[in-house]
Amino acid sequence: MGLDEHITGRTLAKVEVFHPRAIRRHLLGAGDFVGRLSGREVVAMSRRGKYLWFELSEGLALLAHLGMSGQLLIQPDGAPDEKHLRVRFRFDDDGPELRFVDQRTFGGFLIDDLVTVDGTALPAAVAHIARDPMDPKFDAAGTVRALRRKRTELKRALLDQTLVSGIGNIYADEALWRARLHWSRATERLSAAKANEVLTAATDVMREALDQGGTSFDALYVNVNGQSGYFDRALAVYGQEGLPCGRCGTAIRREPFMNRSSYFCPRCQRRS
DNA sequence: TAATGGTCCTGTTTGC
DNA sequence: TGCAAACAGGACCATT
Repeated sequence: MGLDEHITGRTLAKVEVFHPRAIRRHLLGAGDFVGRLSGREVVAMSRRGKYLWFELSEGLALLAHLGMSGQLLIQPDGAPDEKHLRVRFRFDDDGPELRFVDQRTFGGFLIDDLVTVDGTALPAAVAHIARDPMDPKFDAAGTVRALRRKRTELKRALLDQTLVSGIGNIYADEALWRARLHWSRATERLSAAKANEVLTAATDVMREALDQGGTSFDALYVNVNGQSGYFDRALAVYGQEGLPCGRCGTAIRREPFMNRSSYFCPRCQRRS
């Protein structure tokens, strides 16, 4: 059972904020945050890219982003507090509580108005976020065109959440490897066919990760590190520096990229 | 120590 | 020449 089935239809009661950074994007502060949630029913749950939100009554939403280490956990009443417990949500049925646990405090919540963009209701704060490839209304051809209109490095474009959402550093490296493209390839020099190929590869990677429980959307499949078994077993290049490429055997390389890393096969993914 | 990653913010560059 | 949009890169965090 996922988060949706655990939460939808229940009414929030006491909410406790243990770390201010967890609600730093809720500008009205902790008092307003907990006050507006108490007594409200969660009527639906939605997701776009790396954001998820609980739809509340009266056109409001509780918007969440997990950052890089955040977890949403369903825990029985009275279970010991986690070391990095940031927010606790209790419900009026005294059933299991929802907990936000986040070591690095990059994640957090805000209460926001729902607005309608292109026929879809979503929190105003994520109105600029593009549809992700799992979205039934995702426009693959339009995304290929938009990608090729950009004038930047390919990986930067893949990470641009206003172009296509849901792709992060790990999935980008995996998609680039599958499409045999170097991360620094200029977007304006990319054929429509290759642009489509790398986007399709990113979609495949995300879908496979979902199938293997590799996302934080399902609270029950996140381990203590916010990771899943998928990360360790199925990655072709990410974190594999020095190991042989699964296609050609060449040692995987790591290069600095935006204060982090890009992993790639120097033979399969030639810098052009 | 330096590395980790998603987003926000700021400063720079580009294009009309 | 002036302006807006696009782009690049650093800051933010805790932990190992």
